[in-house]
Amino acid sequence: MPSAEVVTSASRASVLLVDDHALLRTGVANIINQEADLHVVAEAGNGVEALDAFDRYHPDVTLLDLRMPVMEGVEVVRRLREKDPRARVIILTTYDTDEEISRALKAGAKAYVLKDISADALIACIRDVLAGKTYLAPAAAAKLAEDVTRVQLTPRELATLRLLADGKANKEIANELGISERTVKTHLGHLFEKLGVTSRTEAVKVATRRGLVRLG
Amino acid sequence: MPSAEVVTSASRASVLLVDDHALLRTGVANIINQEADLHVVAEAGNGVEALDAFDRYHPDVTLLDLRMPVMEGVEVVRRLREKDPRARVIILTTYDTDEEISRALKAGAKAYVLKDISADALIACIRDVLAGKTYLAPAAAAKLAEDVTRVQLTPRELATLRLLADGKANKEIANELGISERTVKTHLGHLFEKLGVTSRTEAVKVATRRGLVRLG
DNA sequence: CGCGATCTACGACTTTTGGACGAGGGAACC
DNA sequence: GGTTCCCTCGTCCAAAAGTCGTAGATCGCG
Repeated sequence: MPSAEVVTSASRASVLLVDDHALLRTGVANIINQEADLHVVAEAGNGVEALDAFDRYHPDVTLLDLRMPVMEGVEVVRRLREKDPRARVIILTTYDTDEEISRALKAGAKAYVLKDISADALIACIRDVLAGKTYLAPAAAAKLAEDVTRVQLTPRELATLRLLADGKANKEIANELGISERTVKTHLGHLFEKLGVTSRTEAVKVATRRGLVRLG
Repeated sequence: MPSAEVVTSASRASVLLVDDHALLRTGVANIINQEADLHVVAEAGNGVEALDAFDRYHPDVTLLDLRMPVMEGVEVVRRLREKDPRARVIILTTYDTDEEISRALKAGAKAYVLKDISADALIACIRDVLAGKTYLAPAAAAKLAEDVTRVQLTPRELATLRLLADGKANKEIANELGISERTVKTHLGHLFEKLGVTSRTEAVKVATRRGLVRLG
């Protein structure tokens, strides 16, 4: 099999660093730039900046946090892959809900690592991805294993769930969705069954834990 | 990676770094160690390790994340100040709910900064604290200003709220607290009034947003 | 020692919620 | 054509949730 030619003529693979925490960007940039074969070409603090930077620098690999202002990480992954299907994206984040991991990988991310990773392991992960491999943090892999049993919500159920998590009553949900209160109850019933709960408050808790919705 | 060798202890202020993300620790340690007058004497990944490290190294300043496994940050602050009332603690975290800021400062933290701070600003903050000053991130200061209007929950109300956020029904809450269901309703009523809501699900949302409880 | 706040508790009432039956139309897939 | 899934709606009912008013005990504070 032909070895992937990742290293450019400049001899250092370029990295784009995207995270809304300046402190972490600086810290990780230091770590990466200490490696002879890697260097950070640009940093971005949100998704829009990330897309701009990608256009400008065409990095060999992009390190991306999922939770950011302005544009969500998964959406950024999708757009990056649209711009260039060969774009290699490593998700570097704090959270490991099965939902987010699954969505990020489906969007085309090559790796998913948590911020509790060691510097050495991160470097190894970057090199793996540059070599065409993929990498999953053990915790992420475990979560993903649950993917088979993962609840699959229908669009209506998800819409209902979101409004529910926002504290809305059935009547309000019915109004906002333009359906009868009875139908809301149907969706809620299915929702409860899929989440394994019996009350709305419990549903919010479980859904939040699984990353199906976010409060606040 | 302990890096406490080489330098003379007298000329550099010692820093203890506490965060559950190894990557961030390494990154921040790099940043700090580049300064001539600062050096990281130890790192810790949770509260218990932090207390151990403090005993061993008596750092001049402790950088502390609030949300950690094993022991919560606020509790760590309290214990550090018990060990040594002169302990200087800087909260370095992602979240800025009024509750957490207020509790951390009351526990004796000298500064509260968010992880979106720049490396330079962080260094400046550390030097300020070493000089006996305090420092509040603008966002944190703004949140704290709301402190006056902040809701003050009674112990029973808080206990009720926690069980509520866990998805418990009134009957279950009554059992767990050893009171009648009717009294639970009384507490809930007060809770709703203080939070400005009319239903339990909404209460969970608002309480979560304000940092009064945490889901998951 | 009053005063206020807190925690506890009760009855009665209305609204909301959740479950249990059911049931039809539409889109997709084999 | 049949099957399956999704969305929709209806009623009846029991349980839970939420809203009234009232009140005794305790504790800290001025």
